[in-house]
Amino acid sequence: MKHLRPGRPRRDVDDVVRAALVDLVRRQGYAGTTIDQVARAAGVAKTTVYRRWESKTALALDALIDVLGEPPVADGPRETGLGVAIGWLAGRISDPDVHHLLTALIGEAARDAEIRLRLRGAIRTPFERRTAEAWALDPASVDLAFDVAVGALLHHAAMTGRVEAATVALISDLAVRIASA
Amino acid sequence: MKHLRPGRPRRDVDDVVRAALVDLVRRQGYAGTTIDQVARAAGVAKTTVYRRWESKTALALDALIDVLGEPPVADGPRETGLGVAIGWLAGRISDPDVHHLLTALIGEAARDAEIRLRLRGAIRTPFERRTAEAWALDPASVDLAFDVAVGALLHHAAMTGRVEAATVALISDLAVRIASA
Amino acid sequence: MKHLRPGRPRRDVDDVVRAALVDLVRRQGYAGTTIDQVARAAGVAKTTVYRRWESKTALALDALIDVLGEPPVADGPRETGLGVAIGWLAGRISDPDVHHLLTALIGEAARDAEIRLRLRGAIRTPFERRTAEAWALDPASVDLAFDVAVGALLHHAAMTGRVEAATVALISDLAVRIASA
Amino acid sequence: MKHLRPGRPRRDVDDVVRAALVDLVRRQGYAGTTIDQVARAAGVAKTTVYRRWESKTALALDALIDVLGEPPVADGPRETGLGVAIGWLAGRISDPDVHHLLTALIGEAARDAEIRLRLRGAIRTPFERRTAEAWALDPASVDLAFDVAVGALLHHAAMTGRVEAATVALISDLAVRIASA
DNA sequence: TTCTAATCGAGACGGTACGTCAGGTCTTGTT
DNA sequence: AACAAGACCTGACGTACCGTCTCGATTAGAA
Repeated sequence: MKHLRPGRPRRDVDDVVRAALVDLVRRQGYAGTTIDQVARAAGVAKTTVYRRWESKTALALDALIDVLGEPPVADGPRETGLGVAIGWLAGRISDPDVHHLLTALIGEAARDAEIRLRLRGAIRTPFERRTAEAWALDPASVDLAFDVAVGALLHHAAMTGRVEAATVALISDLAVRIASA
Repeated sequence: MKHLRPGRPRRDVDDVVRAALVDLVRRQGYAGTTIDQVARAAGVAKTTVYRRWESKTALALDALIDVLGEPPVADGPRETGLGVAIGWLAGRISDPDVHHLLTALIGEAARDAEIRLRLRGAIRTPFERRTAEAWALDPASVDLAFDVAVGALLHHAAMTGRVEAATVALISDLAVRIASA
Repeated sequence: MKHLRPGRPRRDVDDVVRAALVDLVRRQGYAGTTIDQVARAAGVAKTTVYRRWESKTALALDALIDVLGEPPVADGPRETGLGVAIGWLAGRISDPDVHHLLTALIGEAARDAEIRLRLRGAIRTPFERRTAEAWALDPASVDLAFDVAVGALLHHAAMTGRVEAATVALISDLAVRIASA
Repeated sequence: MKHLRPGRPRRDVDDVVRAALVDLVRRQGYAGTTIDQVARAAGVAKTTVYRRWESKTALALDALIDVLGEPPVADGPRETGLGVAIGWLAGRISDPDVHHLLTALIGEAARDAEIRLRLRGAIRTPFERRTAEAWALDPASVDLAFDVAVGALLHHAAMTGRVEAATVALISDLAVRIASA
């Protein structure tokens, strides 16, 4: 019993399409990347892309979640564990694939509450819930730490074009102190 | 001798056009705002806009600088003066007009080094120079403080849609401490 | 022994599908009618349609033949018999179902010799053969009479949207005189 | 005083675009001809085509009128004059460019009263008015003659793919006799 | 007063991407 | 085998926006 739905099953190409988008965005930027190009690079028809994602934005959001990955399991003592979690987040954001997509999506989120909520629910909410629960932290502090870590690094990346390891470490430490406060 | 150049002098409409852009962006978002709309709202022809600004991005950057305004003069003792300067910056970013435009421009900066430099030169560089000179601060610390203040607030705004006064105060304090370190 | 071929026998749905096409074409025109719609209206899957007809055009041609019907048997004296035969043809063409389908198929025939031949073989050839044989008429005259009767009525229908009985009678008479010449 | 309307004057490309359509339809058929192809062949952007004609159909109708040309001036005695007029019409329809376009448009007219009226007003109405007035003929007779001449030739062309001079002559004579009746 | 040169409004233009739609094919599990 | 369901590829559609261009009409200072 494999398929519950009738009809021809979908090709298993979601990963390929997401990867194609990420690859093209890395080389051409988000606005310079076409759904036609993504489809061609993924070896798929444009209609197949639109059957799965309702718009370029929805696909990009999905690809971002994919490329971001899962945070490490939160255990160990508070200082170490928090450092690991926030360090992981900061490291992911210094990945160009992540911050290019994230920056582009934040631009779209500015005018669309729906995107804003989906972006938040996909990244900020789960990270915060997990972290706050693991070490019984004040949610407001974790909120602030998240905004500082992600926002500062993203802005640094946007202004200078890259993110040095030293900056990542500096801001991680700062965020850890905020969250622990 | 009134005009330095021969020919018909330009209409004095720069402010009107900038204001029209800001107004439309507030209501429709940046991407949803057309240069045609801006021109019509400003009572001006599209060619008149493009004679003054080479692109939509250039106009938006100019409008941002305009709506951002000038930082307060940096004087007084270190603690007070720095607090005033950073507080002013944070306050400006909590203005929707400012963070909508800034977010949109950061999105464009991600894929265009030229825009990145102009954005940086228009906002970050002058603020930092002025601040660092006034109280003989370490430029690296001021850099970090700027990234934290602007980045964190911008990201907070993008994720929640608005910025509360308490958050502004919290992050301002944080940035002041970083800059003073 | 019921079935000659192995496997599941075909559902007897040819008539239903043809009728669904005719009905939809009457209401939406030929180009505005989708094979998906036809299948749904006939309570059948699209694959079932394409198993029986190789294309939308082939189905439409088949439906046209069906809705056109069989000419009356050619007997009786020359004048009467010819009048009956041509009168029947003219009457059929004044049926909107017939002239809508026929006009659409003629449009396709213009760019495809294959369709041209099948359309001709399905309508013109059998009618002419039968008529010419029954009363030993000159084939060229019958050709001309056919073109005049069908062409004039079809064009009249296309230009005015309907065909009055008087026009049918007028053109029938004309065609009979031509065929008898 | 050349231009009454403000703004950049339109490029004078209507003829080129029409000619491009006619040429492509001759080689690829109507349905096989793309607006993109027409635009490229005419050295024009697709948007420019859509600025002038609201649809492919409207362009084709305009091109048909153009390629059809003007009937000869109606003078001389009745027999000769009518023969010239109808002969001209029959000759034009035997031109593949004319009957391909006309057949395609009649196909669209079947489901769109608007097109039907425009097609009629562009071809049938002016021809009939001119002819009926010149020799004081019964409008109903001219109607019938028109339907017979155009319809029969068009149908003959659709069924056989071409039109012989003898057929043109035969049908012209027939139509002249009908109109004179 | 006429000339010169740059501006203006209006709107057409080329280009490129968007998201949609229909025809016809293919791939499942089911009858 | 045929069937229902529905995904798939292809290719065209008509729309939208960017930034450029070409007009005639202004509006100054210079000749």
